[in-house]
Amino acid sequence: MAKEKIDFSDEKVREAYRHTTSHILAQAVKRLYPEAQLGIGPAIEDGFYYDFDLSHRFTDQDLMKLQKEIKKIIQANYPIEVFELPRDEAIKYMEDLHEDYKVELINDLPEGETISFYKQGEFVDLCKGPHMESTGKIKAVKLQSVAGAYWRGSEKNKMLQRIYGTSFPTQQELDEYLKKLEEAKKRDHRKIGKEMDLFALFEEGPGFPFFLPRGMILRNELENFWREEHKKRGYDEIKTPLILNEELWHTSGHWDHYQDNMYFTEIDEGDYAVKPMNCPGALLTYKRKMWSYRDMPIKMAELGLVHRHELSGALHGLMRVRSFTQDDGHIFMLPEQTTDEVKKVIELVDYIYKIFGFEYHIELSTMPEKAMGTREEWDKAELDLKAAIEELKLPYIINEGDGAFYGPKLDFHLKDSLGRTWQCGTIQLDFQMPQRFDLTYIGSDGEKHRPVMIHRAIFGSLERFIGILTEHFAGKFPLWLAPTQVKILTVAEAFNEYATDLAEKFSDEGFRVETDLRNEKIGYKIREARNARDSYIIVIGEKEEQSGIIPIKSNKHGDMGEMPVNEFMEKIKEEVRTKAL
RNA sequence: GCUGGCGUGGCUCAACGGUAGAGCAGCUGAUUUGUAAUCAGCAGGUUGGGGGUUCGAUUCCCUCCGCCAGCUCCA
Repeated sequence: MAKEKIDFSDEKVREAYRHTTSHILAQAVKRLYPEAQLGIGPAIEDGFYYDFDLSHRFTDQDLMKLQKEIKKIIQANYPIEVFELPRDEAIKYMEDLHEDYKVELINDLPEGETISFYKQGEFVDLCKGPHMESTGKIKAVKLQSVAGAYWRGSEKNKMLQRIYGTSFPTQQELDEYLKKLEEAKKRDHRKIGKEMDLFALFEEGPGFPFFLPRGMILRNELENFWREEHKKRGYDEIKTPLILNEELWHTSGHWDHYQDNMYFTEIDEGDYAVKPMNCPGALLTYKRKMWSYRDMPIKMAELGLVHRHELSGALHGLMRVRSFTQDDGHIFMLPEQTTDEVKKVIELVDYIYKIFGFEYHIELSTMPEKAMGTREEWDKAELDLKAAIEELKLPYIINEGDGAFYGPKLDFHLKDSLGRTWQCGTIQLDFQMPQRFDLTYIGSDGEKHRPVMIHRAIFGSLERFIGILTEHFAGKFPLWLAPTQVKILTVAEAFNEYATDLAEKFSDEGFRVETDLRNEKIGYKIREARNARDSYIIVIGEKEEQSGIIPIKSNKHGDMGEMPVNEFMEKIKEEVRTKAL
């Protein structure tokens, strides 16, 4: 029999392959734990999962046993056959098997349709397919982990046990994938942040990150860059207080819609709240005086520190914290300016992300359950956002019901080292706050009118953005961001004076330079400088002192040969100026 | 918050019912060195907090806190 090749680059094939693997896992579980009830078991981006309701808790050893059983099922090479039943019979069939979750799923399917099942050996599962033609088609399987997951994704439902796994057409591809995962873990910003001494989290403040001196260098560079770009585009920077009275949060709607995530405090027997968002401060800033239609759009930028009570289990390094600085911006404008202004922000996001070499995807998030305002207002806002993004011809996906409580939004998502995506940039359209705060401007007709408002962030939060940056570059930041740009090492103490003078030269030219004059072997100093991910390493000995020519080692490009000091300085000046990657 | 796992000196880990041990980092001294770890010595821990079982707990149990994975949520 000719061995047919599985085309794993085809997403459909990959999905069928992983989906079939998940059925095999379910079959193995049913063999070892017949009392287990089946949830759902789809293919996901890099593998698959299957949910089970079972009082026995799966352990790592259980996963090994299941893996063995999976092997048996593959070796048996059961043909996978599809058959259909009318809805009533399908329900009865699953009831007889005591598959309560499957019964619930069928009940939710439209009436009048026949229900398809897939059968392999003794195992049958409700499924719309497609699948591989037999279990023997699956070659390399790895069960990776077990975790809890709510039935149908709702915390109101029972928590099931979810087994994650992946599969590939060859053992080699599986091994490569697992190796890639291991490599990715080395880029984890929590690990690199510790190694490079950039930031820290302590038990004394779960979710409240500390920025250390070297991390502050990076952060300040980002902020400087951000300020420059916003000034160019007509934003005025403001700073609003962390704590404002409770009344304000009633007006803004946060008290009704966001209370669970807020911290409260008391001052002189008055009730106050710590801001979870910057917008009310910006709104007060707007309201301090009268505006004319000629002033529009008014763009206020704020690096605003906000505090949000996130669930303890959701905290994750710098990616999800309880206090963070949003690179916020609030744009007040005439209704007819909306699409244009949204487009400008999208272009700014794209411009800035490209500087870091990020790829991203955009989501349009629509009206949530807990929302202010009417359906009509939301429809209008959603249409405005759509118009902007479609005029720019950018691809996007729709994230139903995930908007902010005051308006729909366009979200920009970036990937971390393990491929998990994090929302960073956001553009939110808001018809609600201007009403609630009774914002007005005087139109050309001399009458008062209501402005429209955009809330937007580019980085999203400095913290999350720095986390993503760290993983993206594995700590080897572009020169303009690197905490240590030049590290000068001496071969022996005799050259310390020359090295110190050289360092001063770099420092005078505005570079972040450090020397290592310790009485250590050169190999040891190089090793430390490399581990610290210093951008450029220069070794100074007799030859260098005599010639004025220095050998350059880059953390990104390796050994770069020798060049005169001035030439090297010009080169890296240019590298900083262009923000080269 | 939920499910499961984990918590030993600054870091990475060992010991596992008989009152903790290594490497790295740190400090001191020697070495003055040419491209990823020079040698020696010293110091550092009431084993996350509290409670219980036991003659005895880092080890077993309970509880709280924190961390990790996932769910939920979100910048």
